[in-house]
Amino acid sequence: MESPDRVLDRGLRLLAALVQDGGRRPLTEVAAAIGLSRASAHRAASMLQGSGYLIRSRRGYYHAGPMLAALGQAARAEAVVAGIARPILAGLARRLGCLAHLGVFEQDMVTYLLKEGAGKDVLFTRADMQLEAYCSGLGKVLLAAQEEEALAAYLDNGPFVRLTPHTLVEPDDLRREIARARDQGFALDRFEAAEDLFCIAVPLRDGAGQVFAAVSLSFPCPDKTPPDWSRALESLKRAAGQIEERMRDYWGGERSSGAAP
Amino acid sequence: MESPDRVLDRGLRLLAALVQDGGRRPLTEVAAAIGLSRASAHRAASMLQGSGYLIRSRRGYYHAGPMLAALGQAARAEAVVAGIARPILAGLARRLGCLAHLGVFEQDMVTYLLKEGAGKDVLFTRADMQLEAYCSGLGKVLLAAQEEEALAAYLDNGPFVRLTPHTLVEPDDLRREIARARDQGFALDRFEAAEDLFCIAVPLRDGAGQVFAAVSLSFPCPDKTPPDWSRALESLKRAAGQIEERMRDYWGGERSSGAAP
DNA sequence: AGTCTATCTCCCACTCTATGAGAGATATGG
DNA sequence: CCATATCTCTCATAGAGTGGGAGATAGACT
Repeated sequence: MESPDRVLDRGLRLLAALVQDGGRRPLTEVAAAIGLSRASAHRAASMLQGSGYLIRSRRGYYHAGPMLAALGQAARAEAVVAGIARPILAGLARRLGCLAHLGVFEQDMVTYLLKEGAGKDVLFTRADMQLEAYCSGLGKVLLAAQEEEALAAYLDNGPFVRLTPHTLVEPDDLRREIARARDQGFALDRFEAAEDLFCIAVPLRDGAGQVFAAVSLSFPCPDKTPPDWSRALESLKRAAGQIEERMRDYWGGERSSGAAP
Repeated sequence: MESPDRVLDRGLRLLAALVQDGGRRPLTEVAAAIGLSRASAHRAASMLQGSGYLIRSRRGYYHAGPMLAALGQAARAEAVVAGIARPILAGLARRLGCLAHLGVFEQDMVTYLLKEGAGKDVLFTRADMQLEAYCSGLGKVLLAAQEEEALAAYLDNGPFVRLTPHTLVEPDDLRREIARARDQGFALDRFEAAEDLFCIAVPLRDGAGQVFAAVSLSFPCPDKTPPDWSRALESLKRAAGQIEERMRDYWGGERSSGAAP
């Protein structure tokens, strides 16, 4: 294997070598190290520079260019998982007739990266929005994944603002709820953020088992009665597993959950 | 122009198109949009996937891969400027017989990215170290570039720890010193961090004129007498200009400080 | 579970592109 | 200002990439 498009391969290898070298060695040396003739290396480097993948400081010395910085932004785990999860959550939301969210934990807040499902505007949330963590299913699942120390610091901010009669505002109540979420592997939002909104959430784990995001399903309940969420939870867990599975390649392929040195 | 290595060019264009699309459109569509035949697109995509630049979720849907994330790290402005500045500061330090530093402002602290010059171990600093900002030339130059609001918040942490008899520990004194640095365009450290160390520092500005880092020269003074720093300052300013000049390509090439459309 | 659509793989002859060595132009640094 | 090493340019040859089409297959929808 590894046969077709040798030019592309060589170009990418040169790019990686130059960038990871950090501009210490000149092009000639780096090129020789990966078995490229000088002329070919120069042609490739010029192309890479013209496309913005490299910049040149002195003669022979190249550094990572703005295009790599831009693509690097799109290659962050949050951006990638959003792209991967979008169709999965959209299908799930459509099938169950509810709203699906994907969010990450940032600075004690939940940042919503994705909002999929029919009637996207019936709910106050939107993509790229930040919301408090204590009153949503996503927030509680993400809080449950925090270090004990960080969680304690967060709870010290309480008592929290009461949004509905069901909102958990006392740190002790919230701590108990979060502990339960940690044990169960999922969290509920029983009308705690809005009076007519019921919500279930599960975490997403990376290759090392670390929680890096969470997904949730929100059910509008005009009659303020909890829906039957047991089947929906199974579907949500299956979707989460699918997302994790498809993120596997992203987490390096090497370091999985194995314990070998 | 735009002729050689068409495979590389096409591969890079496909990579950028797929990544920036965020995995919304399938490979076939994206390939057609940039004028690539299906077979060629598949070959290129397989190569990019094999090298870690792309990952595939479903059939036909590609996302940014781990290699892009890794190279994106190396493409951050701080990493690039360190690579570009290294030889320049090394030469300057060697010629003047002093130590040169490059640092950025992070969370009210100065992070040292570079330490060049003879006798690297005579000083306590090292690369990737974090130091307080109030007592160094770098720190004062970087503080001078902060928003008034952020600066006020920082000064509220004072009075600061007195490291030498010359250390400015009172917020008011420090505020005056930082205002002077802002006006002059450089800052001094008159034995404020160590009793036998004199230091000059100037900021580095990006394409929009924003300060994103700073460079400094440190002179060991066993006799505790200020050296003649006027000529050194000129050299340092020239070096800073050179670094800024060589970073120009990085800042997009388009938006410079010019006013013409 | 079954069906269907669209992606992917494979194939092969043609075309044209990349290759690499050498000599000369030109920066960069001392 | 000179020296060193990078870059550009040229060219003949090899051989690699191209793309159209047909068949395999995975993934989505019912």
